[in-house]
Amino acid sequence: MKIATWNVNSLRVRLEQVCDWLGKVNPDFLALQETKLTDENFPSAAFEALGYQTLFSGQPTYNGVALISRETPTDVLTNLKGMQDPQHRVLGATYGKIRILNLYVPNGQSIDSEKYQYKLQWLKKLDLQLADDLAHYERLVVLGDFNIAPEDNDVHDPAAWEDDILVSPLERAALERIKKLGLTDVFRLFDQEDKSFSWWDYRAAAFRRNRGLRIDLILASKSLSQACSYCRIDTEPRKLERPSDHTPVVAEFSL
DNA sequence: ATGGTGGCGCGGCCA
Repeated sequence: MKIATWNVNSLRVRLEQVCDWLGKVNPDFLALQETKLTDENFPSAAFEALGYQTLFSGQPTYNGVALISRETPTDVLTNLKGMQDPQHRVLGATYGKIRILNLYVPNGQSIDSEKYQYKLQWLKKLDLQLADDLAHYERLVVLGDFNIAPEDNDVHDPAAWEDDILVSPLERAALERIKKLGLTDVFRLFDQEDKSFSWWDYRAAAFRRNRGLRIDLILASKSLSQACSYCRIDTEPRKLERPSDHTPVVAEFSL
């Protein structure tokens, strides 16, 4: 089973790139974030033409998440436990024996922003949701744009980023809490190149200079992480004309 | 360089 995550920063703009990528990589599941589309505008036909089914939770202009899959989803979730968030950032579904939770974690803007408090509150709600999910689903994948770089080796210049948004201690503590519930960042199960990142700012030629962060993660429950055969970041889409600022992360599980 | 670029949508917000 091959599963991937990609923050596309507008599915309208990136649709052709996403379809080309699906044709090349052929994942069983693709979790998308920042689709920036209303549900009535979701381009399902393009995915159906490639043999995929679609599930989405969108809104105008901002946010929006989707799951592209070979199988049919059941038990769909669009809000964290105890939340009625007008920002559409969550999409959970069951596919056979696999439970998938696709997340677009709030960015937080800066640590003195109200948006940072929203991010921290959101991550507390996520804690409750994941405790519940882990109790119910043995095979759980939680993936998406976490907007948190877990460790200093996930940051191009840790000194420059110290205490900044995406790396601040409270955010990292929230991610640690989540992992301690029983989820593994499968990228770090394997040897990886130094300075492996999944996001680079559009500004200041950050991609060319590899000034990035690894903030797009695939977390797996114990039985799944033991079955993980690889996890890699595919930097090819970031090299295209008019790319997303994020690039896909892919993991395979031998099931 | 306290800026820079990109998406949405047409001014200003968000990342």
